[in-house]
Amino acid sequence: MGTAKTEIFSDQHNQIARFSKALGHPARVAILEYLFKINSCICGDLVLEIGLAQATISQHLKELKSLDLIQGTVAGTSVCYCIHAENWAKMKQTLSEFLNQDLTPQNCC
Amino acid sequence: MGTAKTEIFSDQHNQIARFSKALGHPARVAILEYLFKINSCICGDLVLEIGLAQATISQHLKELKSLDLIQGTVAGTSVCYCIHAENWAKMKQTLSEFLNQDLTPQNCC
DNA sequence: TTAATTAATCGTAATATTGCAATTAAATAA
DNA sequence: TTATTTAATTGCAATATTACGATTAATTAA
Repeated sequence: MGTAKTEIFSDQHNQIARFSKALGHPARVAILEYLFKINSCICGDLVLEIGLAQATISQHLKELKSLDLIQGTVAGTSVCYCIHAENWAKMKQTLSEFLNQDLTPQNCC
Repeated sequence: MGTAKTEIFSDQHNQIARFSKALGHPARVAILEYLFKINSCICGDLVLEIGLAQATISQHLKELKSLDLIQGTVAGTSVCYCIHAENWAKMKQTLSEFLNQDLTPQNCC
């Protein structure tokens, strides 16, 4: 095991989980927040800003890229990263719908 | 390793990551959604509804409880679970702030 | 060309997660 | 009391995640 049984869940539930998992590490949260603040930066800036090894930052960037939450553009020997606005909006929509479900006023049994 | 270096991140970033991580498995998403739909149910109902072993469901419930996203009330030999509305609202607030950051219109370098 | 810079990838160690069978604990029913 | 029911816990195996040093690949500068 160690592997989630994704096949027994709906696409929607798997998608919510995938997005959430991507936000489930403080380094990735910090990377995303920095990109929001600074608009775009190169990988090395993130290494300095966050304080993890270059290999580790690169790995987190890869995960964020695999969900298309960020995009990277080669610029000389550097790679410039920024938020992928359109896909961020899609994630926001997906997660907001889940978070904003309304609760029937009465409580537990 | 295998352990996140939480000490180098802000409380806010760690908190966003903690909440997101809790939503980062489809079983937990499904449990929460079911509780929203049905308002409250016992553990055994979730085992039938989700289709994972009782021990596994119990473990996921424990994780959700550890963040106070749900509460469990003993009712005879059963335990009745429901969403903890107040803490759910707090999570919603924390995650929404992060998700709703606005992006400066220009794009990547 | 050769050196320097930058980031991705590889390899590896430590730890965490997922899942389940079996057991235990706690309450109710007979 | 002795079943029975229900859910938590334990123990374990398989896999995933996190982190980093070392290496590699690719580009630019000298």
